[in-house]
Order: sequence, then structure tokens, then C-alpha cells
Amino acid sequence: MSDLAPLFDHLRNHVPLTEADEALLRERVGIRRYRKGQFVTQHGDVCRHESFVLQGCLQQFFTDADGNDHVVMFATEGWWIADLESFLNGTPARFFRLIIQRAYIASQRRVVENVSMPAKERYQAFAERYPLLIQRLPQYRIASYLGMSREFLSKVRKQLLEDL
Amino acid sequence: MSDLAPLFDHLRNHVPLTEADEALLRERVGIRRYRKGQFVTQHGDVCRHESFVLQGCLQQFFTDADGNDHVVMFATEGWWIADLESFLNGTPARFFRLIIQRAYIASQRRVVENVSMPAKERYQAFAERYPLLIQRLPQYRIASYLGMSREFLSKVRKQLLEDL
DNA sequence: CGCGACGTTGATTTGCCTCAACGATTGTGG
DNA sequence: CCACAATCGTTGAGGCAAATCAACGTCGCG
Repeated sequence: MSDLAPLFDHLRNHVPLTEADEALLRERVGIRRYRKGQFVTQHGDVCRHESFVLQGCLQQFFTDADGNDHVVMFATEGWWIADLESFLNGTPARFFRLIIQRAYIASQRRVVENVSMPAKERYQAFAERYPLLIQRLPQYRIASYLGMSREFLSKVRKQLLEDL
Repeated sequence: MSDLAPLFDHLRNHVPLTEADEALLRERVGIRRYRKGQFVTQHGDVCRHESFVLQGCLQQFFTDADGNDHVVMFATEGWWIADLESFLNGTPARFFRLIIQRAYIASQRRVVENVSMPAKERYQAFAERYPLLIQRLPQYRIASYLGMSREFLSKVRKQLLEDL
């Protein structure tokens, strides 16, 4: 038994896992440690891994033409953060279909929320869906994820307090 | 050979397809015809199908609390339009992993574009990526997909013409 | 202590929406 | 075959949500 136990528990919650499957996965999986602020992939690199977070919190982000960062997704313990291109090839497909499927559904929901809800409601919905992330993440990253400026998020939060 | 040929051609482009696979799929697949404006799923229903478009053009949309429609995705010939919940269960997973994977990547790109690009650039990017859709779809649907009002899209287009 | 990271606040600006009115085109029933 | 409605696109006026910019407060930490 290794530190990978949470990963295999997670997988078994989704799909039946034979011994052979597990052995195959162990060959392909390794544990990496990062310190705060460190990049999982270096600037400009192509990501060659699928990451399952055992401990801590990752964010996937991109930098636009103006140099502004935009958070694409967060991942804390028990979550996947995905490049989706390389690692999947050659592994038994059924491990990841459900995971990708859920990620896809979540992504579509986010598209929908971004175009149909004002900033205040987006923040409220995020806070309800991910109460742990609200406590854990700095506000400017949440603002980035929600597609608004940190200043405006600050004003939204103030207004929500006044609503009480 | 049936009218389903384009579907099987499409699948064979992605994954090897045994006779048994094909037989299994034929059991589960049927052809449906719709007329213009008709709904694939009726209002309030849960969609129980994955649709592969043989001919024509579908849109997936939702109606928000204010009664406004928002286009989530389009699908023309050779595209899938997905509920992703029901049909997949019980079918060999590998048929659809790549398809979902690509849809997920496209959805993430869209999230990113929506928060990082102004309306004009979103339209330009859409026009470059889907030149056929630009010709084929009415502008108010494109506007809905891009998350802007039809009026504003009209102004964006005018400005793009003036840019020449 | 002093510096950097983070949050807040106010002033100003702007991207986009809403509303309303008006073409242009197509379809349709008398 | 024409009148009429319906659908779609355009244009302009006005308004609002959210961005930007700038300044300041606060906290943790080397």
C-alpha cells in the first residue's frame, strides 16, 4: 500500500478495477510534490500528464494576449486536473470516460452560467457549490475563475453582506 | 447498408469497430427525422439519446430564469449532440471517450474565450473556426451562442466591414 | 521593521444591453 | 397576385454592469 491509496479508492468508486488494471496503472502513475507557487508544467511546455491531487490545491490557468491570467479550473484533494491529450492514449478507456464526462458537463454548465448570470449570482452559485474552495482560495483567484475583476468581486461581496 | 453509413464511417475514423460492436450499435441506434423548428426533446423532458446528425442542423439551448434562450452548442452533419447521461451507460466506452474528450476541450476553450475576449474577437474567432456555420446559421443564433445580443452582433459585424 | 501579497474603496470609463423603431425578405392566405 | 404577417437584420438612444485606474489599508513574513 502506498500513498496512492486515495487514487485507487477514487477509481474504484467509479469503475470496477481488476488486479491487472491496478498493476497497469501503477506502472504509469507516479507521485510528484510541488511547493507553493510552483508550476506543474513549465511555461510553454506541453503537459504530458493527468494529475490526481492527493494533497493541496492546483489551478489550471492561461495567460491572454494582454498578459492577464485566467483560471480555467481548480483542483483540490480527490480531483483530477487534466491535459487529456497524452496520458489517456493507451490506458484502458473506461477509467476516464466518466470523469471526463462529468468534467464536460461541469464545463458546459459554466459556459451557461457565464453568459446568463450576472457576477453576483455567479459568485453565489460558486459559493454554494464549492464552500470549501471559498474558504481556501484567495479572492483574486476566484474572481479570475468567475470571469470578473478582483475589485468587482470585492464589491459584490460587500453587497452580499449588506443584503443580510 | 442503411442510411446510417455516415455514422459508422465516422466511428471507424476514431476507433476500430468489430462486427460485434457494429451489431450492438445497430440494436441501439435508430434514425429520427425532424422538421424545422421541431424539438428533439420536448420541454421539460430528460433527453435519453445521443444524437449523430446525418443531415441538417441542431442546436442545444437552455432557457434562463428571465425566459431568454442561450445556445449551448450547434451540431451539423457528422457532429454529435449530447445529453451524455443515459445512452452511454452499457455501451462499450471506447466509442465515445475521444468524442467526449474533444467536446470537453472545446468547451474549455469556449469558457476561456468568453471571459478573455471582447465580443468582436469572439465573433472573429468563431467565424474562423466555423466558416460553414457562419454561412448557414441566422445571426441571432450565433449571437446567442457567443453570449451577446443580436443587436450588438449586428454592430460588431458592421464595424468589421468598416475595418477593411 | 519594511516589503510584498492581498483586499478594499472611490472615480471614471466603457462594453454591451435594452428598448423602440424601422427595413428587408420570405411565406401565406384570401 | 396582392396584402399581410412573420421572421430576421439594422440603427439609434439611453442606461447599467463591470472594467480600469489609482490610492490606501492590512496582514504575514523574511
